[in-house]
Amino acid sequence: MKQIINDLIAQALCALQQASQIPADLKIDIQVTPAKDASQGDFASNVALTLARTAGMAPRALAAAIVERLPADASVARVEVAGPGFINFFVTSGTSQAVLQRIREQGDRFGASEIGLGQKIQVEFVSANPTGPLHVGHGRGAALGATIANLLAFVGFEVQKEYYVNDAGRQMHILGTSVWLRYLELCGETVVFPGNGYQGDYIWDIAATLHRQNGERLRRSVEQVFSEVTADAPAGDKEKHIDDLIANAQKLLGTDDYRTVFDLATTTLVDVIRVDLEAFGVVFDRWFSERSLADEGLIEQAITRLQNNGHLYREGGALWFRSTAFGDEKDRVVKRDNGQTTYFASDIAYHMNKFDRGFDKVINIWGADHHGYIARVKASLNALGYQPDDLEIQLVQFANLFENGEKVSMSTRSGEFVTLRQLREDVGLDAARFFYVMRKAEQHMDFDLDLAREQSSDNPVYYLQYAHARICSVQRQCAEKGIVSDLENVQPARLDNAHEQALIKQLSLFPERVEVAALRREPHQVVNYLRELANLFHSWYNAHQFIVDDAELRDARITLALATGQVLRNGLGLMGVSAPDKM
RNA sequence: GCGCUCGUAGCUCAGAUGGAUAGAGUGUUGGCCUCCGAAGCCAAAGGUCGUGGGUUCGACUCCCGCCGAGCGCGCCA
Repeated sequence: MKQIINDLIAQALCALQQASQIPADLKIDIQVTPAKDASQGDFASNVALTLARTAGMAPRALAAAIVERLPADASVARVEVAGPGFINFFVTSGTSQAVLQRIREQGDRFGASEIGLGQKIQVEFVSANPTGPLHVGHGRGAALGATIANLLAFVGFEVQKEYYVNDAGRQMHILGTSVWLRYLELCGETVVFPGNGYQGDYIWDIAATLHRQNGERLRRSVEQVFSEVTADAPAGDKEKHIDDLIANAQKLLGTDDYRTVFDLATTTLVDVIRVDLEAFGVVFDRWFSERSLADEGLIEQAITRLQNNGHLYREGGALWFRSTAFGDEKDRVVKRDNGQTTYFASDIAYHMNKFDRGFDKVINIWGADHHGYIARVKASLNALGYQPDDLEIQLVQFANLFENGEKVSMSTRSGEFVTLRQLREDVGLDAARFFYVMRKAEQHMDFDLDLAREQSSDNPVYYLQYAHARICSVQRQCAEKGIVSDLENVQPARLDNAHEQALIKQLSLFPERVEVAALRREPHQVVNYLRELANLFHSWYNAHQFIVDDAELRDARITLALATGQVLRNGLGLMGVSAPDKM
């Protein structure tokens, strides 16, 4: 419908140009938006206002001229010039009611489109270090990423969801060593656990597995393990302390056995994370290992390419990438003076690999604390000859958890945090998913645990689910009363009151809102849309009886109710929230 | 100090590319169930859009300064 109006205006402007009433070289940009108020019709355009200056006409006069030249169209009932020069379009009721038939035909696919057809897009999200179970801080990225991926797939993109597993690097060595120390304790050694080690209970679980699988084979004496180790804080240096312990572990266990411990810790935690995410309704297409980048020589390959392109230089024994040449605020080290490549080097190789896999667009969903990396990663893509704009970083602000009106504080290292699993078991999957995507990603968000937990009208997710359950209930009522509806030959013209008109219009706007939400990566748009939809439905429900004696009217109303239920299902489905038949 | 993300009703938040009277939920106040689910509906009250300038027919939106919040500024990952 929007497109039709757009075309009509374009034709009118064209006619005006031919009549030389407006300049022929006028740059035309037509905007048509759904009207915000029924008194302003169904759609409105501000062309007359935007064009007024360059056309050299007063906005209202231009609007009138456009309206005069507007070709007739069966779907447009009436056109008005209003306010400072808006053109309001009133659509014929038959036209808007056609959406009911479309919803019936398309069902679960209503709202889907093909605007992304033929384009491969990757969404990488969560990608938390596998050093512990996911906590509530990861939940927002998980919910947003999954919903954005659903939206993109719904509008036709070929979407791949990826999790980047940071299975290399110091944090993982700390993890492995933490497990081994707990294992030694299980063997009967008395260990003073490092303050910087991972202290969560899950470390004990992995250590127990290690003990079960290897017996005492990996046991070493505490004297050996702690020999020549820098003292721990507060007297010593907690960083050096843990690094020394790692070095001793590698020396005492040897390459293969150290790897056994390390790999057990990693794979166990990746499994824990995967299971947690699946229970959260988030399934990844690929788990990409950071270690594989080095194993397959991709890091060296990336560095070589940068070198060949003349973007590297050596200074102080290290190899630097001149990222400042591409807008970064300082140059970055890719290979340290000890020969080890940096995390950033892995990142370069990883992103190079992403684009080499043929994605037209790559979306990274990052926590806001990583914003400092945007410039350097884009700089590296630039230097490698890729289009940096094809990488899109969606930052997600932290969600503060509130309980009893107080902020819940957390720390991964100390093992004091609310896990994603606990949250889900506490407030339920639907409320958890819904709350995370309710606000736009850039907005700092307060997650009210008490509210999410509440099974009452205060909880916004129930408002939508209740509307759906009510619709299903109407169906049940019909069945109980033995009413059989003829939905093939409904008379939508019978839906003529203001509530019904408003509801029908809202239903017709769903595809557009989905499109906007997908293209702008803004799931909260769907939430807001569904809230409006549910509100219109509830109002209608309260004002009118559906199951009436007049069969024709009854069928028409049931058709509208079912269409509303369908759209609620489709919208909630995109967010991974269920649409219950009863509650 | 520099950079990023923000600042909208008592509280939690919507308001894309500048457009009509700045909206919702919650809370407060007052109404609505002999009727398909009251986890609902209707109404009222509630705002110098952090602040001071600027750009123009028009600014919550764009530009500059200031105030406040969160987060970043390693040869860590």
